[in-house]
Amino acid sequence: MARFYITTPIFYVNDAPHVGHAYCTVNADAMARWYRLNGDEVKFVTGTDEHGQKVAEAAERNGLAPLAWADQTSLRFREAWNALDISYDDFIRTTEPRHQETVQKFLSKVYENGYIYKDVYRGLYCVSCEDYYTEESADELKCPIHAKPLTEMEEENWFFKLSAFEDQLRDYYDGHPDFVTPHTKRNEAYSFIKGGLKDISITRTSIKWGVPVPWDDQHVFYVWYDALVNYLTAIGYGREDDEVEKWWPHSHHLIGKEIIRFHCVWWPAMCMAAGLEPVSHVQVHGWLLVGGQKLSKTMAAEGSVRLTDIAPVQLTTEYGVDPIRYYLLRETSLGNDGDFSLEAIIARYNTDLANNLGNLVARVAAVVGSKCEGIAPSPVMDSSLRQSAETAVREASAGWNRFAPQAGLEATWNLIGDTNAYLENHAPWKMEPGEEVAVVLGDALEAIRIVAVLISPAMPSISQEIWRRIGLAGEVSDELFATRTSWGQFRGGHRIEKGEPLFPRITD
RNA sequence: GGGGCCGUAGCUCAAUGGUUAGAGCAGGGGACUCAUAAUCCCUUGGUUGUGAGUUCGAUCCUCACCGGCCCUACCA
Repeated sequence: MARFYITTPIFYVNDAPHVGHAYCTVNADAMARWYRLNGDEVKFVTGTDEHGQKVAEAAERNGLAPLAWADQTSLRFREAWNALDISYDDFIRTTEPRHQETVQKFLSKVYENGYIYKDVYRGLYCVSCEDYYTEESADELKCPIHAKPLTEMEEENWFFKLSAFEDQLRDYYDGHPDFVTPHTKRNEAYSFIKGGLKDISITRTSIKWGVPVPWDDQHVFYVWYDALVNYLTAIGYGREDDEVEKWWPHSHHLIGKEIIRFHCVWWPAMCMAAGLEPVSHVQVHGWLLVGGQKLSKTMAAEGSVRLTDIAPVQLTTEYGVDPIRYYLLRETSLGNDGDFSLEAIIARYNTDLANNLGNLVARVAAVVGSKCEGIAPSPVMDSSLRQSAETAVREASAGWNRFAPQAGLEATWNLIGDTNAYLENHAPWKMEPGEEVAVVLGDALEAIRIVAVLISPAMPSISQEIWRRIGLAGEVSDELFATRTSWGQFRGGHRIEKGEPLFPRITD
């Protein structure tokens, strides 16, 4: 059986969940649902990153112990994911004992393999930021944020011998052309490697809020090294329930473009250092950008319209879970940046969901009501709609399989459009009740049934609701995609429910 | 400062070293009235950021410039 292991980054708990987090997580969720629908064994993991200085500071500001603060914020992420119908199989918190154990096992392995050594880190330190800057990033030795002079500081640190992996990384990239997608992002990572790699400091003595270094109790691991290892925590690396062999060869990380370096350079090198194959695939996504205006007051703090001001839960409350999922998946292609706006959400909702999909389901149900006494007819095998359906199924599959939910949904909407056109061309509402009407409506119902399957990774609830209204039993996902989407399975004879509009138009 | 990405129709985005650069939305015209005033058909609209170069031919390759953005020790 094929397997699919997909992860989101674990999210840093100094910040509340916002639309950017949701964008990444919804995409990962849809991919997980897609592969489950295809019968693959799927593991979908997300979580929260809870160590590091910023978390400790955020906790202090809020008068809490770091763990208490992390508990609180981590919960908010899980609430957000519940609101968005995220079907994660595991949720990693880096403060969990299992994670600490895996981090220590993994990095001890790297240490034993001789890729970690002790040295003095010298850097330019900004007292206000409590952070180091490189000479390159600090203009004239001043902090880029505070414009104050930086002071030379020294700290004894453990270092990871990243420089030893330049050739291996290049070879790995050469041998795995699709290691990082899209290719523009791959090239970015690759050219960074070609530019030369420096060893990196991976521990801290200045803070205590982290995973202790097992061979030196004065140090904790720098938060990124702790965090990256979560992808192995979830599959039990170094612990009794170790399932690395089973899942790691099928691993996919979905990440934002700003953390390419960590995931596409450091992380594969760390895996190599531990004697492990790198993650098999990294899918990079872009950022949602807020055009800068027209966010309603309830959505954004006055004056500042930043993506981070928009809480996912507010969006699902206002527009519904599935419409927001649809918007996030459909509006921008994964890998590029996209615009985020409420206008665009409403436009997608009204045109794609209300006018095209919702209205299609409603008009078919209505004509079945008036011409067939509400009893569903069956499709015919040589329907002209069949080819549209088969094309949509093929193209949607291709889209989902290449991490392009946008393309998968676009192909699906072609079938919706063709079905609306098919109805116009045959005008069953003008016909006398009888065989001719039955054929047209049976075909339309079959197309709707297939649409329900095709949208299920994106809009699981709506998918199931359509399934139910056209009188089908069980869950959409009870059978595999390939079985479900072959033409001619719809069997009439039962009652069709018209029901309330699936997507009431937003008229505001 | 160094490295990199992007700039295509009013808007959001596709596409390819080669016939008239595509789609959705918005705009215009028509049809229909089963349906959530939804749907269907037709249609306006681009010197593909600017300037050079390579080429028989460039939106796609090279260089420069302009504009936006990302990374450069902890924001998806």
